[in-house]
Amino acid sequence: MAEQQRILLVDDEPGIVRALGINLKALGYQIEAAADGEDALRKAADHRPDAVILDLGLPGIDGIDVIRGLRGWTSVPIIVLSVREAEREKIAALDAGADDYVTKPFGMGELLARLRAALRRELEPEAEVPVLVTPDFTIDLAVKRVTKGDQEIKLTPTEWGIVEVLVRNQGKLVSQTQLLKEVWGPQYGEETNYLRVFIAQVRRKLEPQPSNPRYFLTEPGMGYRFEIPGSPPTRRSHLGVEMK
Amino acid sequence: MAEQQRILLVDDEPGIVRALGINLKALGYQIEAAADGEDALRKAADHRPDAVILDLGLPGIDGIDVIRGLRGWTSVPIIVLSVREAEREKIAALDAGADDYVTKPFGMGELLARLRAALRRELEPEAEVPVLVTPDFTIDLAVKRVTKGDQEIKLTPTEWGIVEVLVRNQGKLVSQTQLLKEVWGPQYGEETNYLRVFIAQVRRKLEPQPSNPRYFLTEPGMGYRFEIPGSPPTRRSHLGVEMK
DNA sequence: CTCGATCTTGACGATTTCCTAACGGGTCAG
DNA sequence: CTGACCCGTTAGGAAATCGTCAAGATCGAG
Repeated sequence: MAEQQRILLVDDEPGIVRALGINLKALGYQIEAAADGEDALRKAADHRPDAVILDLGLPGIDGIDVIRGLRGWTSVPIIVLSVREAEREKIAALDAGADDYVTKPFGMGELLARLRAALRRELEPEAEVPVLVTPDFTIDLAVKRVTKGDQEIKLTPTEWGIVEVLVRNQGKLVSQTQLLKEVWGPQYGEETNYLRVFIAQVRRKLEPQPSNPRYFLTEPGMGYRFEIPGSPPTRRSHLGVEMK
Repeated sequence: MAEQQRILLVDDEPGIVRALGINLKALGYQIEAAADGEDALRKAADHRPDAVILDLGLPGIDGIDVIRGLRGWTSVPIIVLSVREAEREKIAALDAGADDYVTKPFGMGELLARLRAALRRELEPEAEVPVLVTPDFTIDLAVKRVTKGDQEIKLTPTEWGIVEVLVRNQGKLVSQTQLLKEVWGPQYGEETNYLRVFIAQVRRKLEPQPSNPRYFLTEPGMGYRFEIPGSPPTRRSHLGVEMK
C-alpha cells in the first residue's frame, strides 16, 4: 500500500521543476525529471511512471508528439501544462491522448488535485510488453521501431499509426471506423479508402508475402486484425474457463 | 457498430442544456438531461450513462454531494462545470471524485475534447467480457472471433450481428422484430425472410448438425433463442462462464 | 524555387456479402 | 384432404467492400 507513486515531470523551466518537485516529494511521490521530449520518452520507458506531467512548450520535439509517443504503448495518465490558452491547442493535446490540460499560471493545489484525480483512476497496473516479436519482424512500441531480420524498416507516421493501433489490440478485431478515429482523429470515420491504401503499404513493408497477409488480416466488412500466426489457439488462460 | 454513448447532462440553465445538448446529439451521443441533484442521481441510476456533465451551481443538493452520491456506486467519468474559479472549489470537486473541472465560460470545442478524453479512458477497462465456451465452438465477444475446435470460423458482419445479439441474450427469447432492429437498424422489423436466411447461415457454420439445431433454436411464431444444451435448468452465471 | 517524401483522392476489376424470390416441408384448423 | 402459415433451403444477380495503381496535393528541407 505504501508503495510510492512515480511521477515523470517534463519541463524545461528549472523554476517550475523545482517548485513542483519539492511539493510532490513532500507529498510522498517519487519524482523523475526530464527536460525535453526525447528524454521524456526514454525515461518513461525506463521508469514506467504512474503519471506524467508534461509542459507543452518544450525545445526539440513538439509536446503533442510526446503525447502520441507515450500513447503508443502506455495508458499512463498525462497532465499537460501550457501557457497557451488557445482552444485549438487544448483540443489537439486532449485528442492526442492527454488526460488533462492545465494553463499556466496554475494553482499548485489545483494541479495536485488534478493529479490525484488522474492517479485515482489508474488503479490497474497493466504490465504490458512494449516490444513484440514475430518470426518475421520485431516491433518496439516504446521506441517506435520496426526491424525485419537485422535491418530497420522505415515507416511513415501514418503507417506507424496503423501498425501501432493494430498491434496494441493484438488479436482483437479493430473496426474501420475505430482505426480511422484512432489514427486520423475523432472527426474521421468514413474514409475507408485511406485504410485500404495504408494497410497495403504496411503489408508491402512487413508481410513476407504481401498479397497473402499472415499478420495484418482483413476481416471483410468488419475491420482489420493483427495476429501472430500460430498463437490464437493459445489465447485466454486469463479467465477463460474450459468446459471440455 | 458505433454503439451510441449516453451522456447525462445536469444543469439548471436551459440555455446551456440546449446548446450542449444540440452539439452532443449532433455528434452522435445520446443525451439525458437532469435539472437538479436528486434528478441527476436518479437518472444516473436508471440510465447508466457513459459520462456525466455536471454543473455545480444547482438548486437543491450541493453539487459536491452529487459527485459523492455518484461515486458511491459508479466510476462513470464526471466532468464538472462551474462559474467559480476559486481553487478551493476545484480541489473539493476533484477530490470528491470528479474527473475534470471546466470553468464557465468555456469553449465548446474544449469541453467536447475533454469529454472525449474522459470517455476514451473509460473505454479501456475492457470489462471482462467473458469468452463463451460450448462443447462445439467458442465465441469471444470482445475480440469478435469464433472458433470451432482449433480452427477459426469466419462470420460476415450480418452473421456476426445475429450471433452477438442472441449470445448477449443467452437463454432469453429474442423476438424477430427485435433481432431485425438490432442487427439491421431501427427502420426494419418486418423482413423476417432476412432472418431465415442468415439464421440458416449461422447454423451451417456453427451447429454440429445444422438441420437439428442445438444452440440457435427457433421458437415458432415468436423468435429465436440461443442456449447451451444442458445448461438451461440450472441458473448460469452471467454469460455462461462457469467457475468450475 | 525545386525536390522528395508523404498523404489524399479517384478509378478499376476482383471478390465478398447481401438482398430477393421461389420452392418445399412441416404443422394446424377447418 | 386442403389451404394457410411459418420456417428452412437454395441460388443468382445486385450491391458493397477490398486491393491496387497512379495521378494530384501538400509540406518541409535544401
